[in-house]
Amino acid sequence: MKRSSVETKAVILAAARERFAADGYDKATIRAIAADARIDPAMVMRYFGTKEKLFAAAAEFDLELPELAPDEAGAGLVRHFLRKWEADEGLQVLLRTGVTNEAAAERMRTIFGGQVMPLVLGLTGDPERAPLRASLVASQLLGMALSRYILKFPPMVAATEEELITWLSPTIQRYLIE
Amino acid sequence: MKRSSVETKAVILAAARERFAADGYDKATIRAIAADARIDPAMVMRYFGTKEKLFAAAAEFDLELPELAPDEAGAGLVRHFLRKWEADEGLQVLLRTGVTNEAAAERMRTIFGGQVMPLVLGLTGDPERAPLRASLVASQLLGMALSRYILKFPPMVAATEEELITWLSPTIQRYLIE
DNA sequence: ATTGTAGGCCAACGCGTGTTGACATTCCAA
DNA sequence: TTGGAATGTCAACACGCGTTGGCCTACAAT
Repeated sequence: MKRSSVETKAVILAAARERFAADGYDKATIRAIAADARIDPAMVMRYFGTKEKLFAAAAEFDLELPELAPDEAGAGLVRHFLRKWEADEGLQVLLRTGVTNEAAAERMRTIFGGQVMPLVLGLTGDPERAPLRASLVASQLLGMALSRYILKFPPMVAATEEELITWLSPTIQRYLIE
Repeated sequence: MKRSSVETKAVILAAARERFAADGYDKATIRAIAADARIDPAMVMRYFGTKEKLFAAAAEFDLELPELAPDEAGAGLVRHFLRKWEADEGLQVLLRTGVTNEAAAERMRTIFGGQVMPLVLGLTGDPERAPLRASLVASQLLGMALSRYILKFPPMVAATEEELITWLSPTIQRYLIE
């Protein structure tokens, strides 16, 4: 059977995102990704050139932060982050890989520095401490993702979205504004 | 030259802890560890049997939580965790590896579940939600370590111990008790 | 019907890995 | 002095990896 070029490329990319998200960069082998896509490993190279380039394509990601009213920014941000994590494998790909891979860590820094900081700047009249505030927000959001989705602490896994929002909102709100 | 058996074993273990802490399980090769210890790779196998067993020895870790007065528990816990992280490579070994390795993740769960939960139980009159409280504490502490020591967000790296304690204490205090 | 081309497969390469067994060296005890 | 553990080295193994180049195979235009 034969598929169109763009179709195949999309299938490979989808398989790559899944594998990178589940296993991280090193354990997600080209051969495994190719098997998932029901295709020869050589095709992956044909379409993406290199494992690193494939990863770069799979790790494409945008937080897409919405506009947030100042008094609901904490709750809104936690909710958005939770949903984004579950809907888009990109964040998981980056976190699983960024821990042992400097290039992925740099992407993380760029994403959170470049996207959360403006949010803080728009909400607080405290431009001097905005970078630290943004990092604190990132630390709590990433810590939650780490313990819920990666390390799978049972109480964090069992918690509902609303519970997590209730607990974390005041924290995020304080880091953002107070 | 010749060393005593226990001496050599200790040198290997120290090198292993450094490498596992810096690179994670997969990238820390037996050959690299052996080179650091100025010894043949075969010696590592002789003394530890297997890379997995060597890792198990290198990942030996105890949080050693102190007694904490209820009204200073948040600040005390943040301070203790920061110092523990910098003094003992065990936590870094576990975090770097736990993200892509189920066995290390399980160790993390055991350590935080088994050591933070009793602390919460001793501080709060809320046994029902103690597991969730402990996990929330873990999420913020690990999130801090992640962004400061692993992903190296510049503002988190630049922050002093006291600054971090000031910002994080209210969060931890609330997760613990309020 | 022929041919050109895009999509796909296969076998192999060089490399680094964990691991192993045979061999060398040092040291202590008899 | 000699023998035998204890300590250490060396070369090789089997394996899985990313990557490559040559070879099919189907389809569309001529």
